[in-house]
Amino acid sequence: MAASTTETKEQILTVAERLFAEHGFTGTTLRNVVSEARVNLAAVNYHFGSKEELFRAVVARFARPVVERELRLLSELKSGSELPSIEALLRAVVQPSLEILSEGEDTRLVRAKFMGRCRTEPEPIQSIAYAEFAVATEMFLDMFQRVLPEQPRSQLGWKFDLVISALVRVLMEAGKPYALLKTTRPEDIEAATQQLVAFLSPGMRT
Amino acid sequence: MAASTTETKEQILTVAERLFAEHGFTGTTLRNVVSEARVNLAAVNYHFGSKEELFRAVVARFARPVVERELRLLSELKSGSELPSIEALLRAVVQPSLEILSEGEDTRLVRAKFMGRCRTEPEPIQSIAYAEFAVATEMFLDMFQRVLPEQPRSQLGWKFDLVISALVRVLMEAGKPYALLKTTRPEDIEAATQQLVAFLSPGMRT
DNA sequence: TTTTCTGTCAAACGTCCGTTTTAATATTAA
DNA sequence: TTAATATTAAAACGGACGTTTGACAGAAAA
Repeated sequence: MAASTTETKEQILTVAERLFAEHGFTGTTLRNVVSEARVNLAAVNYHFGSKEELFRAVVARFARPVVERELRLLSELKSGSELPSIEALLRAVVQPSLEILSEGEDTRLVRAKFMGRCRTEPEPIQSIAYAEFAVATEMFLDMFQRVLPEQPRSQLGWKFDLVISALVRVLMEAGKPYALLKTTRPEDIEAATQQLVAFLSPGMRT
Repeated sequence: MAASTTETKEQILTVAERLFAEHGFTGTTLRNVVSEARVNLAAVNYHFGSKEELFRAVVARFARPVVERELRLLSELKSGSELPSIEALLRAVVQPSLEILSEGEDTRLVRAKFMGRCRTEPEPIQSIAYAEFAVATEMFLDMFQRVLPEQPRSQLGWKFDLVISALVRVLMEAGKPYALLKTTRPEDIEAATQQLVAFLSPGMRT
């Protein structure tokens, strides 16, 4: 046998992402993962070391591109001659996460759900995902502070937290009949982005 | 021994509520519960039947009073001569949940966290809590539809979902240093209620 | 070829899980 | 006091968990 190393690892990562998304960390067993991935049980510990490190690997694989895109959008906003609008800033927060939905074929809804799940896992699992986004979060908060200097930092703190909370909820509910995001067609994603930004921006401004 | 029946049951419910809140359903073991509650392992299955039915009992104990209060506030709004404002309606949604924080002594933050946890548990656990609130949710949605007749029902649907999402987030973060709700003093709760309503209402109106 | 390294596999490790059983004990009612 | 019932207690049930082991096969290097 001995299929290429990356093939087995990717297979495990993909299945684990879906099961973690659906059943959470403690609700997912390595035996379920390897059974669906059609690899041997020992392969997980061989390639990743432990269940928790497998989770870290799943988080890293999907979070890195999102954070990268967030920071790129943010630096574009910064390089402009004038301060961005609340709407533009919120769009930079929301768009990268929603756009991952237009990527894979059948994996996209899983991605969204996994990201949502990360934020609601009990500690210490939650911190693993939090750490990946911490830098971007802080930079966005700094930018909001510049755009809304009259609001105290603490207030912007909980408001931004609620913004992320709404984004995560949209991701987790994506695909359900009454959700904001019903399909993954690019025009639906764009429409949902606009509606979400419109829903959140007046509250940020208050 | 043989302490009064209700004493043992209440003891189990209280400890279980905290552990479920902190570690989720699958992350909580009955052995942890009975150890902290200082009762025998078999007592759980004797009094409640199973782990899942214990969870149901915890949900029912805290959800019933909240729903009752929600419906009372809602019927007060309905009995008025004119349609309520968005702010008044949102307050009726948010207030009962936030007010449970002013009840117990050390149990209040646990209550809040448990309610938040319920909403983020993987299925089929999530449905248990959802069922307790389903009737009130539907009635609130009907009322929003009457106040905002120009918005399609589907739009009100996801907006209301995001409102609950924000409420739950506030409850789960309560007590943390940068949270909206830092203490459980009545005046802090009232202030947080006002700020949350102010943050959400313009988005509902759009 | 021989050797070395990498990856796979079946099997087993010890531990903890939810639940059940069996016996003893306290409470209640006759 | 006695019989019936309700509750506690200790122990064990079978099963599932994450992890480790050691034998084995293919590829790469010598």
